[in-house]
Parts: sequence; structure tokens; C-alpha cells
Amino acid sequence: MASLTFNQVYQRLLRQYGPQDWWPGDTAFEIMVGAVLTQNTSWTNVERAIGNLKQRDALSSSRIVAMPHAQLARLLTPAGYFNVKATRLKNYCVWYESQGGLSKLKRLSTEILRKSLLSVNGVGAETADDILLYAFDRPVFVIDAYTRRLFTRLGLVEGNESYEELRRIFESKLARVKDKVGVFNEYHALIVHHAKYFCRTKPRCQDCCLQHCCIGAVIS
DNA sequence: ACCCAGGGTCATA
DNA sequence: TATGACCATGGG
Repeated sequence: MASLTFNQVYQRLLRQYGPQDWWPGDTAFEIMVGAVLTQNTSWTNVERAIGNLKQRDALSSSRIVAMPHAQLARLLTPAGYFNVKATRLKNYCVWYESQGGLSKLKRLSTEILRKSLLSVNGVGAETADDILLYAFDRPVFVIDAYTRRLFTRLGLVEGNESYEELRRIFESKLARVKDKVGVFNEYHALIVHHAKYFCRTKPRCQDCCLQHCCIGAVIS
């Protein structure tokens, strides 16, 4: 049986689960904060940390920059890695303010903006792409561990490609789609949803809409 | 008690 | 380039 195409995987996931309405967050800045805080961390824990910031009326770059490390770390406690993340989030906010805020950043080309994001200590490839796609509506495909694992199992990638190489493959395979921002947004969200709410609860994926994504693999 | 989560950095070879 | 240690809470 021939393997699915990248477009077919998307169609199947969308038909199976419907639109995911990502990224959770009311403002572009909240999305950016969430992107930093969710590094290797479950979203429910991130929500608590963001809730703490909101409760203190501290969900703004200026308030975060002005906050002592220990105080910020305390608010971020539920998100884990709180010392690391306090530093990273502050780094991000210092950069954000130094760039002149959202209105100035919006004017930058995607390439320039991506390089600038990656210059922030604590913002790696995936976090940068989360921010580009979900906060700036740029047509960038986000690669994460789920994406690599799923598409390796589907036989659509080798699995040992670098982040940039995988991103290039996805964007190349989806080069003909019209609404790239909309599709890239939905695609990544669907992959995460599938991994979290299907693969985890049904280890062998016997009635999986992708049929073979988990067969023969031990889901951990 | 163990595993892992919507990663990234840094030191080492 | 490519591993490994490290960061840390909360749910399954």
C-alpha cells in the first residue's frame, strides 16, 4: 500500500479531529510567553504560570523586565524549570522592548525576524517558529518531537534530519497550498492533538486515521 | 516509583 | 556534527 502524502495526512487529521483553534492565548504577547514557557513542558502547567502572571497584572514585557528574578521565578514555578525560564523569558522581553515592540517587529521580513528571534538566548528553532507562525502569522512550519516521530513512523521522513532540513521538507511538500499560514497553523496543532489524545490513549492505533503511525512502535 | 511533557544551552569529543 | 548533563513541576 502506497504511503500517504503530506497533504493526505493533513486531510485525514482535519477530517478526524476538526479545527484545533490554535494557539491558545488572547494576545500576540501571551502567545510568545506561552511559546517560551512550554519548552519541554505540558500545556496545563504553562497555563498556571500564565495565570499567575495575569493575576499579578504582570503579563507585559515592561513588567517582566522590571521584575526581580526570584519573583518572576516564583510566578513561573508551576511551569517547571522556573529558574531557567525566568531568565529566558526576561531575555525575550528585553529583546522585545529593545526592538520597539510588536508594531516594529511586524514590519520585519520573516527571515530577518527569525534570525533576530534566534539571537535571543533561550529561543531555539521551535520556539522561534511557534512565535513566527502563531504570533506573527508567518508561513513557517513548526517541527517538534511529535512531528519527527509521527512522520518517521509513516515512512515520510528518515527521522535523523536536522530541524532545518525537516522544516524545509515540510514547506517544500506543502509549497502548493494557498493559505499557508492557516494550513501550517492547523497542521501542527493537529499533529500535537493526535499525539496527545490518540497515540497516548490507544498505543497501537488500531483504528487510527493514519492507520500505521504507531504499529510496531512502543509508545512511551 | 517511574515516565514524560507542545526544548534549549552548554561542555565535551 | 553529535552526544550527554542539566533544568523541575505535575499528571498518568
